[in-house]
Amino acid sequence: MRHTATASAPDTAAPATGGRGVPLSAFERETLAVFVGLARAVGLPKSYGEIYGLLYASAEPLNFGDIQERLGLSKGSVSQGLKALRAVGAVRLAEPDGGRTRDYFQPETELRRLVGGFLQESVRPHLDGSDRRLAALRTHLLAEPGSAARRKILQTRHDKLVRWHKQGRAVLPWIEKFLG
Amino acid sequence: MRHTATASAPDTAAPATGGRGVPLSAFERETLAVFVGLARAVGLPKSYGEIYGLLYASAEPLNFGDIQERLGLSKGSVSQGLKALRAVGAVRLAEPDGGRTRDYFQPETELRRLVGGFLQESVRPHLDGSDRRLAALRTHLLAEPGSAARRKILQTRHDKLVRWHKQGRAVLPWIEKFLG
DNA sequence: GCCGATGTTCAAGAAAAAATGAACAATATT
DNA sequence: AATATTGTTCATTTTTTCTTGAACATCGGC
Repeated sequence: MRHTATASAPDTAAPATGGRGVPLSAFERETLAVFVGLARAVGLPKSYGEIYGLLYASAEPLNFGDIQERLGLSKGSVSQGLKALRAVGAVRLAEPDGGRTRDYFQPETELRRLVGGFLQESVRPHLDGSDRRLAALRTHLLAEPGSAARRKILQTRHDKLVRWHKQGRAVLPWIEKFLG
Repeated sequence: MRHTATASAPDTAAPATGGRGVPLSAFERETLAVFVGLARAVGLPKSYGEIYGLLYASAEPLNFGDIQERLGLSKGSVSQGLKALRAVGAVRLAEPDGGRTRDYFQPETELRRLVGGFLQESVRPHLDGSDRRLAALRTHLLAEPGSAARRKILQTRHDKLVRWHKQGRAVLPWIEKFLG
C-alpha cells in the first residue's frame, strides 16, 4: 500500500474514475475500459471490471488497499468485487511472499480458466434453474385447453425448448475445450 | 385483438404480471418465466422475455393488441420490445393473411437463427468496439514507464488480451455451426 | 488479553435501466 | 379529405442494481 489516507481522508473530491493515490496511466485507463466493457457485456458490475482490469494492467500483484486507492472505490465494493472475482476464478491470491502480511491479488490470465469459471459459476446455475421450470411446464402442458391441433403445436414447441436446453448444456464443455 | 378497453379502460388494478384480458394459463406463465430468465441472463429487459415467451406459448400468431392486453404492458414497452426482438431475428411477421389488416407476430423457433441473430446483433458490436480499444492500448503500452522487466510483463499481458479477442471471434461461427 | 490494522456485511443512498403514458406519426376506413 | 385505428417516440416515473459507509468481525503483534 502507498500510505495512510484511509479513514482520515478529507473527502478530496473523488473524480469519476480514479482514486486519490497514484493516478492511472493511459495504459491502465484503457485496459480498465476494456474490462469494464467486458464485465458489463457479461452482466457484472462495472466495479468488478475495474478491479480485474487494474490487476490485469499491473505487472505486480496488488493488495486490497492498493486497489481501493487507485480506483477510488469504497471498501465495500472492493471487498465484494474481489470476493466475486475469486469465486469465478478470475482472481487468485499471489503466493504468500516472505514478509508480507496482507493478501496480494493476481489476475487469472488463462482464457480457458476464466471462461470455465464463469460458465461454471454463472451459466450452469441458470441452466439448472430452467431444468425445474421445464419439468413443471411439461405437466402444465397436459392441462392446457384447446383443439388437438393447438395442443400438438404447443407440444412441439415444448419439445423444442427442451432440446435447446440440452444443446445449450452440450456446447459448454465444447467451448471450454475450444479455448484450451 | 379481443375487443375495446384500450384507452377507455378504467385502470383496473393491473396485477404484477398479467393484463386485463384473458388471463395467462399455467402453461403460459411457466413459459414466460423460462424466457424471462433467459432474457435477463442475456442482458435483455424482462418485458422482452415476456413478449417472446407469450408468442412462444401461443399456437397462433398474435398481434400488437393481443400482446399488450395479455401481458398488461404499456404500448411503449410492446412497441420497443417487438422492434428489438425483430431486430435480432427472434420474432417475425406472420405471412399477411387475407383479410387481416394488423401485423401478426410469430416467434422464431430455430435455435440456430435465434443465437445467430443475437451474436450478430449484440456480441459482434462489442467485439468491434474492443478492437479499437485494443489498438489504442498498444500505443499507450509503449509510453508506459517502468523497468524493462515490467514492460515485458505488460507486453505479454496485452498480447494475450489480443489473442483472447481473436479466439472469441473465432468461436462464434463455430457455435453457430454446432447449433445448426 | 488488548490494540491496531484489515476486511466483511448490510442498510441506506446514488446511479442506471426499464416501464409508462401521452403527444405525435402513419395507415386504413368511410 | 376527414376520421378512426394502430403504432412509435421520448420525457418522466418507477424499479432494479450498484455503490457507499459505518458498524461489526478477524487476525496478528505486542
